Amino acid sequence: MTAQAPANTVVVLDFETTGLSPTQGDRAIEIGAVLLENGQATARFQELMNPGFRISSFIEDYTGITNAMLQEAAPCDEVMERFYQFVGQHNMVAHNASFDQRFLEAEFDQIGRRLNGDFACSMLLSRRLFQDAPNHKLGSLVAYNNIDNDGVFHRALADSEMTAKLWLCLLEQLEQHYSLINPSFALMQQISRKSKANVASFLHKIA
DNA sequence: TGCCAGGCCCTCTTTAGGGCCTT
Repeated sequence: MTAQAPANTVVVLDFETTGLSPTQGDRAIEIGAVLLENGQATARFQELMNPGFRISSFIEDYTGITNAMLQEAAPCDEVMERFYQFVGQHNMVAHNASFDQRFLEAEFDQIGRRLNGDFACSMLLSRRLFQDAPNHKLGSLVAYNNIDNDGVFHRALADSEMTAKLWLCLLEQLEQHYSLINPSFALMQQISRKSKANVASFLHKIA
């Protein structure tokens, strides 16, 4: 999908992983995703995946995903091939997208696949559009925007659901405060690259 | 032995340092 595609049609995704860096040998252990089409959640994806080695007790505690659960899960390659089919040509959104993009590219490399769409980051957008939020962690932004949630954090589908709702809040903020209706994905990327000080004047100019 | 990410962004900046985010 091109960057000129509407921002309200995207795949919002989240990884749980064995650590912070695929270049240090970390692997994905769960992926969750929500397909938004015209601002509506029309499909969901969630699978655990077996990285082929035991995960640390820290990650077990952090995610609630145990080594016993992963022993019964399909290997990463199988899950990522199914996810490749799910994501198709869509653009993607994640919270702190550079993290999820690194893992997605690393896992796709393992199966000889490449990204088809572009990434946008709900954290960078939130830093520009929710400047009064206490901080820009996903959980804090969910509370700041009174987003419905079931209290589950650090699981892939739950976090991708909340990120999808946060993404819709960002679109609503643009509509309510700057009369920007149905912006393109490319414009969202452009806003995320503006400085905090300049973003308001930029948005007023193009509104 | 000890350490181990990477990108963004602010400021006491740009010949740098450190906090924020993600697991």
